[in-house]
Amino acid sequence: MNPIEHIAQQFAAQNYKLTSQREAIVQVLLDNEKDHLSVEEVYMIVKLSYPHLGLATVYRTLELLTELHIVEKMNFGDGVARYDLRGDEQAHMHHHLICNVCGKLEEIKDDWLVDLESRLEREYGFTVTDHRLDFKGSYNTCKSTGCKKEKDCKAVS
Amino acid sequence: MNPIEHIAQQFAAQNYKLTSQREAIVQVLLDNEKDHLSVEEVYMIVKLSYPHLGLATVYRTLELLTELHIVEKMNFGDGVARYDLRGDEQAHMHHHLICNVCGKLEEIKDDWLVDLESRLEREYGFTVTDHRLDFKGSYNTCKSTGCKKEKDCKAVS
DNA sequence: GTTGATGCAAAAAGTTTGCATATCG
DNA sequence: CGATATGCAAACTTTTTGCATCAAC
Repeated sequence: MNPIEHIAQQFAAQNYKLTSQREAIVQVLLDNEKDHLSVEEVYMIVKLSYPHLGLATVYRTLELLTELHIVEKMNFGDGVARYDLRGDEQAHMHHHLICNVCGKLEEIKDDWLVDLESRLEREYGFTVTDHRLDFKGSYNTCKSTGCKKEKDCKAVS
Repeated sequence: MNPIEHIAQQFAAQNYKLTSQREAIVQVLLDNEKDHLSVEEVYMIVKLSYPHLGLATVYRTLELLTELHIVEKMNFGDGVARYDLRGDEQAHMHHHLICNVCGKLEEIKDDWLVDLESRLEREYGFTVTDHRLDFKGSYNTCKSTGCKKEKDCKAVS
């Protein structure tokens, strides 16, 4: 089953209508899976293929997708909400590397926190349902080349 | 040297004036060190002792304190920026536990990430300067007592 | 005394909401 | 057909900014 069909099923299961607008928005997210798009960015992109679509619909759809746990709403401190598609069981495999030099935001698809979470359970009586782990710093390649922008960056993609 | 003197020194070192407004704002942060106050909350509290102070000054002061790395600006997804005093060398000893049941936000003063950071250095060529680690979940005591608000919560303080 | 900080109000930016119309199931 | 989603515009919230006045060094 392809991703859009899978999401369509999740909509249907909760009695939400899969309108053409919602489908177009989900498609934008799938096409830009590696980015963390803001509402405004999703709006700009989806308008290319669906010029009539309104901004409020983007807000409402992204809110709905968040409720359904299809996307995750995040805030990286730039004043806008950003959305990240959650792969199927990847909720917990999802850390970020943010480069101070080039601005690149890399995702790490791995779960490095299982040990810490059992420690929380043991020592704090706290059961983890979700987590967030971001690292800020710099790629050594960025420091040596002095790249200023992501597109010049030689760091691993 | 007490905290406020230490901060005064950091201001002086960077040629920033320590006005009475700024001092009042810093004092509020010190008095509420365990909370993560929003701008509006700081404003309400500081107005009690300094009624004439303007909201823009709170915004400007907190921005300045962030630049000086005296506080850390964070966003927990409730739509407002929140500020957390950084103890001296505690930048890295600073994780959060957020309870889904009672809403409590606990700080963990410990650094659980040293191993992961050396792994990033090795495997990704990435040098970490800062990080953020939040866990969402629930205290087992909250689940069993069914407390709804922080003040009813029996979880460890 | 100079330079930078404050207060106020206005504006900007991001997000939410009300309502008439249109669409999916 | 009925319930729900959309588009538009207005409202709301949070944050930023311009400018005259004031205060710290």
